[in-house]
Amino acid sequence: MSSSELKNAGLKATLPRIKILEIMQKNRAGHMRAEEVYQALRDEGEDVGLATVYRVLTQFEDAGLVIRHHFEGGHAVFELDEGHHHDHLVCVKSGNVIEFTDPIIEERQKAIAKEHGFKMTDHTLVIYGVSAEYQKPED
Amino acid sequence: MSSSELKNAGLKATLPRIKILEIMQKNRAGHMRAEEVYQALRDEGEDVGLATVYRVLTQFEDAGLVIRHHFEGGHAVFELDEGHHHDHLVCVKSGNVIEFTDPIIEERQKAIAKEHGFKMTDHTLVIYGVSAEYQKPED
DNA sequence: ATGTATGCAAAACATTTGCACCTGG
DNA sequence: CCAGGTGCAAATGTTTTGCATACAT
Repeated sequence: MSSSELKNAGLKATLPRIKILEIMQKNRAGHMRAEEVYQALRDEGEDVGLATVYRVLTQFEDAGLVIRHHFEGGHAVFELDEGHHHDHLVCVKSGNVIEFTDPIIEERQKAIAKEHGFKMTDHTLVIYGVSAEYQKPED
Repeated sequence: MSSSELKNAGLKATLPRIKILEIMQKNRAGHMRAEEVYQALRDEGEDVGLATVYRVLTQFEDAGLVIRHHFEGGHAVFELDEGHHHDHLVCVKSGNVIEFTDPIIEERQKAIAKEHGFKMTDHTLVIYGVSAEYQKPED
């Protein structure tokens, strides 16, 4: 249940937090913007302010429950942190996203951070391309 | 000279464009925010508006002269496009950026795209971390 | 109870745009 | 000269914050 996950994370189990966590869990596949989470709440008839959505998502991020990504477009997107890091393969035609991890790349990233004296906190790798079904011969 | 580079790119060689290009070339090492470019102009006594800096940087991006990155922090940074791809190591404390390329990672990315039937068009890898000089012992 | 969380509105940023004026070719 | 470029200010879009009220423990 969501409320115990929240308490585990050191957060009081308030209604907005429970609802927002549930929405993130329901939308496990997608990366949501704060505004989209807010809309999803309203669609469920919940009266939660946008400011609260931002506050809660930030708390979730601090608690390690979600990851905030800064893709292009001047806004952040959030996804549930399911514990295992992954990278993204994005189809520029369809917008489809495939997740993957590659042990060799992970290894090299660690080595590179170390070489430069960095204590790595995070890393993101996005490969943009055209997926098989969208490759038209005439393109 | 900057003005011929601009004409090559199909842009009229106006004073703001020339100055902004020169600033980007002088700061070849760094990734600059629009605000920083604007400050650099003012430091040189040039009377260029911030809106123009944004407009010119966007034109430069369209013309392939600069690359716009969306790292953390809710703002974009721009760097000269020198034609060769590279990845980034970003210090989350200072905002410093180090560029690198790793042949093994490049190779793996190609392989992964291929495995998934993707025709790769682009890729970005950012490693976030704390650089040596910002690592406090007690942390 | 009581300290924390929330909602609302306003503020704070980053970026874009409308419009009258200026400038490069 | 004249289309396109620029400066300024106002508009936009996103995220944060101040403050009085509501809520979880």
